[in-house]
Amino acid sequence: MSTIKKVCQLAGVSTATVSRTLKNPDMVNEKTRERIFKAIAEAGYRPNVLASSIKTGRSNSLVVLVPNLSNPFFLKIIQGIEQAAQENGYSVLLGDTQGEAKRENEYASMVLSNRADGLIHLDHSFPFSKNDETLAENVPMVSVCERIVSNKKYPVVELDNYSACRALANHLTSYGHKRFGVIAGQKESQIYRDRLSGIKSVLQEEGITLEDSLVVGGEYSMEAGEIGARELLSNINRPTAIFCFNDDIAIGAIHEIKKHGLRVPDDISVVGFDNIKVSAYIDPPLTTIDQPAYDMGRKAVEVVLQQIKKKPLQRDREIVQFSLLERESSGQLKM
Amino acid sequence: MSTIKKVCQLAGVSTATVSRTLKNPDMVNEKTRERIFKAIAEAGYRPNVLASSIKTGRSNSLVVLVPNLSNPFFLKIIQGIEQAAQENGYSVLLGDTQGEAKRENEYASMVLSNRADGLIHLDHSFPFSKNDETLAENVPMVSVCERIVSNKKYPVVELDNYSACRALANHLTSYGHKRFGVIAGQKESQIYRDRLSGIKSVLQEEGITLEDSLVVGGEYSMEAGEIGARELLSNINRPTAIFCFNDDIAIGAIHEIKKHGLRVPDDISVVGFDNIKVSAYIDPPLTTIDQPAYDMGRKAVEVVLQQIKKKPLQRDREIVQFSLLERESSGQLKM
DNA sequence: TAAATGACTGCAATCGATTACAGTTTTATC
DNA sequence: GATAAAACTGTAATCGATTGCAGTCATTTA
Repeated sequence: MSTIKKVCQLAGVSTATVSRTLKNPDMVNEKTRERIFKAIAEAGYRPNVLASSIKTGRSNSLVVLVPNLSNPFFLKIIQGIEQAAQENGYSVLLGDTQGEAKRENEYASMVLSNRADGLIHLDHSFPFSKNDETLAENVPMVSVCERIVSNKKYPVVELDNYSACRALANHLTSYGHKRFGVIAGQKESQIYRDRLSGIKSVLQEEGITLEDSLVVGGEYSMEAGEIGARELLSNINRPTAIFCFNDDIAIGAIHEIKKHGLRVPDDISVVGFDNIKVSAYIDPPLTTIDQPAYDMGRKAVEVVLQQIKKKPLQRDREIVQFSLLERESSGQLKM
Repeated sequence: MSTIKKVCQLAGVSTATVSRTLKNPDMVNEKTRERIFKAIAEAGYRPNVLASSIKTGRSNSLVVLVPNLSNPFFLKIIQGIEQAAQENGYSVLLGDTQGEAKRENEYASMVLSNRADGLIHLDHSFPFSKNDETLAENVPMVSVCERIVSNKKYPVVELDNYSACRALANHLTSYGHKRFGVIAGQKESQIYRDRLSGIKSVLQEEGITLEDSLVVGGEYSMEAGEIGARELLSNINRPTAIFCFNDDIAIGAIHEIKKHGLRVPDDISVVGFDNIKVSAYIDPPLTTIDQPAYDMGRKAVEVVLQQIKKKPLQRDREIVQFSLLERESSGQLKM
């Protein structure tokens, strides 16, 4: 692998000039430049990115912490991140944390060891270890979807979960539903609180309260959807409509409901959240909230790059728009 | 951010000793070591990975090139890659190529600029640009699922697509099916040839030939599945069983078939390939070939690390086992 | 007791770039 | 034609580690 020196030899110039032709071409004479480019081609020279990073103090990469790589929704976000990063000359280091603190710590510390310039977190946990807390103070970091739980406020890209759930709930009450079941995700997160209070606020307007026994779940997966549905179906007050906190859960729930010989939506309506691709292809197609995952990823990159470039952030919450997709998994209550 | 020098000051030793306590602890006296660890803690010191990389010539990361991040099958592979990489002290740079040569070139060149030590490619194209071909000669590289088309033979982790398709075809002929349709993926790849010849070989044993007009598709997506199914359904010799080259295609196809008022499998059997998670949850659950995606990812890392460590490879093809999952999307031919 | 060995530690070169500063040549200005 | 300004280019320090080599001191060995 040839280095800058090789090019110097071939072109008969100093390293400075070579470096400049690549970074600040207009600082060097056109003829010299040409000679150098020829030398570069001849040598098959590629600048060693690490060498330049060490000098400039920038690694030009971002770490992305994902709790669960098998969720296609996260994928879509990552796609957005990846694309935006690339456009800005950054590359993406992927960290699959599986929700484990130890792995989060490990990946987060990449920012501390100069392997990455910033961090995008797709979860609500504070990713650094207690030990690193003070070191982490000035780390460029954003979270997507979920707000990071910590003393310091970190910016977040999210949608208005409260309103989105109100929209869903209104949609269902307009079909006459009054007994709701909920299969939620992790209960410690802000999302959980926001969404639940959105649902409750609509019910309240109808004079209904949501019983605790009708809120089940705790994990975002198809299996959790199956289990949750099973639980709800066996409840004395079997709900007529089920809120699932993401589409994976909804897919699991619908599967389970059908297994019990019930029909969706004739016997029970089911709604999801996220709008992953497959949701339009299942039977029945899923009513859900569309989250602009791709754009959220892009926005997250913007925000973290702002921080890296030490530009002040205009706001600490970027709210993106949702839309309610009424498909066929929800319908008129039939009794 | 404090550097090694800060630690030297605090501990009253040279940089060499600090470096050694971290990399070769048994080269330094226990007491000194303790002093240094205390100093490290006090300084909040993190070794600058880039600085060490430049000296050692190793970046300790791998680039992974993915043609389509929204395919959950790839995700599963990436999960395996990520896990294995992490266990070996490597991190994963993610490149979403969208099948575009330009993006492939860009990401592939990360290996040339020392940003990554090796490359894992989830596609069949040769990822380097023509220009870089000679430079790329000694690059540690593996492909997963698909064989890389190039002069040099690169190792591959794949399954026996020919046999897998024979298994599927036998499964279908055992149900009495004789008229097959195929919704394939990209036609330029080895996979395409292997799979098709697997199918044909079984048909041949039954004295049947597969008409060209019954082989459609060209892309791995649900939309392609819909379009492909539409095409096959309108064929004069409507097939009674449809082979889909992955589960996404199958999901799209089933969706389309139902839209035409036909039932799966009573009117038409559909089989997929990959066994992504959702395939067990759709209606009807999909008969498919299980590819051990996670393990394939892990194996790919092994192979590329072998190359990085300049150990000779035992073989240039790592074959993984498949298994036929007979679920409910395929069944007895009813006429 | 002298010599040899082993255990630590430090000096300083090095990895491959970037960049402040200075030096040289060319061009512009009067 | 002399001087100032602009345009290039080179020298050498620097980024933050790693590591070969040499030096010091304590411990064995003969």
